[in-house]
Amino acid sequence: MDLDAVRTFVAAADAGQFQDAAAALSITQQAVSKRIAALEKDLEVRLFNRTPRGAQLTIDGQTFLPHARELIRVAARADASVRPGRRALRVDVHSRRTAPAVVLHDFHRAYPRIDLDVVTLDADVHAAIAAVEAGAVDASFHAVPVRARHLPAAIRVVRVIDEHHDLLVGPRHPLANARAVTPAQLAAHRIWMPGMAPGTEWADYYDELAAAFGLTIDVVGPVFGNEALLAEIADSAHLATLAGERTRYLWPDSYDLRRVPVRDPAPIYPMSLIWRDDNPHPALVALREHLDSRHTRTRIPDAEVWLPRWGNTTVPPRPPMERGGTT
Amino acid sequence: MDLDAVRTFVAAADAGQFQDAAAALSITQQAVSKRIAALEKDLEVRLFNRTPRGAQLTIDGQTFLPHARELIRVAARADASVRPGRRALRVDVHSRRTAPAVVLHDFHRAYPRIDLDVVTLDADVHAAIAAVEAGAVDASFHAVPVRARHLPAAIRVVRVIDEHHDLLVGPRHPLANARAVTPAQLAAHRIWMPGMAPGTEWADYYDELAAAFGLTIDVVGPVFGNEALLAEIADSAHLATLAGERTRYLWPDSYDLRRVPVRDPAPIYPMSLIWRDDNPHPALVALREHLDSRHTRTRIPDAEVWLPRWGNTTVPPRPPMERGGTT
DNA sequence: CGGCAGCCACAACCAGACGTTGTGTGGGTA
DNA sequence: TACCCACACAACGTCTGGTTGTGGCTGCCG
Repeated sequence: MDLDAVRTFVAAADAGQFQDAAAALSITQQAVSKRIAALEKDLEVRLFNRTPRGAQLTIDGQTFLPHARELIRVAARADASVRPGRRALRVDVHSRRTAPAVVLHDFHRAYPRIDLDVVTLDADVHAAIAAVEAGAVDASFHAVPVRARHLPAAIRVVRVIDEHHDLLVGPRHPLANARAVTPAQLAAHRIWMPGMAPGTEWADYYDELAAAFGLTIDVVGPVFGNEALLAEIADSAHLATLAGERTRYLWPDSYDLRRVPVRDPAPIYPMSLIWRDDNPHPALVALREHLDSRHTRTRIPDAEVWLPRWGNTTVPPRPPMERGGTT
Repeated sequence: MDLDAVRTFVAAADAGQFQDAAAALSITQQAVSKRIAALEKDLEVRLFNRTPRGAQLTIDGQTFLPHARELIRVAARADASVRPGRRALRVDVHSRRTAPAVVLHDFHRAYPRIDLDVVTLDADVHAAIAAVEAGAVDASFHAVPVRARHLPAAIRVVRVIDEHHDLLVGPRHPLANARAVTPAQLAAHRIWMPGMAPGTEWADYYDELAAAFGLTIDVVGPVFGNEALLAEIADSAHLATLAGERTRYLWPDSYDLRRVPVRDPAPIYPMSLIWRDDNPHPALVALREHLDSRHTRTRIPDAEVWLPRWGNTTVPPRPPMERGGTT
């Protein structure tokens, strides 16, 4: 199936005759005739009833028409996703299941007209910053444990999401029915977070959290996927894991897992939006305004939150977006 | 953009190198190289980083990949929609807003794996039967005011949907807060159904209904679309219209329209499924079973319903599906 | 350190696809 | 009956897109 033939088919269906479709496509009537004949031969079906007064769609043609339109629509989107200069807003998230992805989904619902491409570079902060600087992505959500003066000049970094944590436990766990839990309380329990590779930002964060409150965070064990992890936790009276408040999982209700907020202090994983100051993409402005208008920053007073050491050094808390917030 | 090039791109992305992709596509490595080079030139973007050990996707390539997959998926669906022998189940409905379309939507949700094409032939019963007989569509929903013995031999007709009626009124209408309304009560009110062209099955039905209960059904007036009709009714203290119970409209909540069931007797618009007995399409069986399992037939006792004259002559009520129901 | 293996790009060549011009056919119309 | 209109068929030239053959680059290993 040839996309040009499909486009020609749509043009002919809209025009009601090959002649006009040919004019619209700036080709000859004979070329239209051949293209559609080729498409019909390819699909092994007749799409038009030719008459001396034009061409009417057959029933098969009527059926094919919406699919054909969809096809060229998708092709246009695919094209727009990468073509330089007019491509969709491309935002890098560290994982498709964590808060930035959820926030972007929210953004997409709020602005369905804006073409958005969410990519996962699988890169650390520095590589992400380099990608933004190179223009490969328009923006990236990341924890940025780097002082602003060490960043490239064109790069802007603003803390936009404060992710709280919930304890995820099964119904038999002693904390299953707690309204909230303090980090100090967690010291008595084993927390299991398999697949937290050492050296990553996440591992650093949980190492620091564990050290600060004397927690036992277990990162060993093979990774069988979230499904297996959740099933295991649901069954266990001892195992628990930490999850970002906005984290989405494949979450079969049958597991009956409980989310218990961690508070007093509330450990926060602060994430920033990274972008180039001179990126002219109009949707980038919309995204920043959206982040500003949603309450993605914590409402808990500073005295009642816990941040990693770098959490306070990156950018000033709640910076005015206009000034870019690079301190 | 060439679909073959897109397919090649996906194959190369999956394989991680052009060589293997070429083998998978039964072409030479050079052809793969050329196709992807052509695609890159077309999109004006580099999709792969070529290395002596293979080819890795660039960020643009990563972004393009899901769009590419979607594109070939849509192309496959478009192909499957018409290709003889393996095409999607094609069902004709008289209108996309009436009960059969709603029921089909329900069917699609119940069996998302089944490819379904809903078409609107804009044909009367006889043309629809001819289309089914010719195999142009697999099935058609229609009111069938024809005795079965006058139908072609291969055609099966089973009454599957009994559509009740609601009165649609604005908040100022005297019947706005009624729990139900009888046809006799409606005689005192003006009912407006613009766009009911004379000679159609619907017009015949409402003519007969009007005659049976002495109603005033007004079919004159220009048709400005449902939107305008609903707005007009919402504003009026006198106007009302009849709508099938399962009818969907563009229905802005702000209109505050009320649906009042018509009962005692309940006028029913009976619709049948028409199909060819020898149609081997497996999804057709699923559709018939689905219709059988849902309560699309009325639960109101026969004594409390009103049917048009032809309503009882078409097929026996609640025929066992196994025997086809052509009486 | 040099040869080798693996992978991709470039060049030359050829077949076939595709568009053009020119012409034929059929049905409705003046 | 002659004409008009719309599409199909035929012939021809161009150019796309495939193949084979070859070269360059890089990493590995003897």
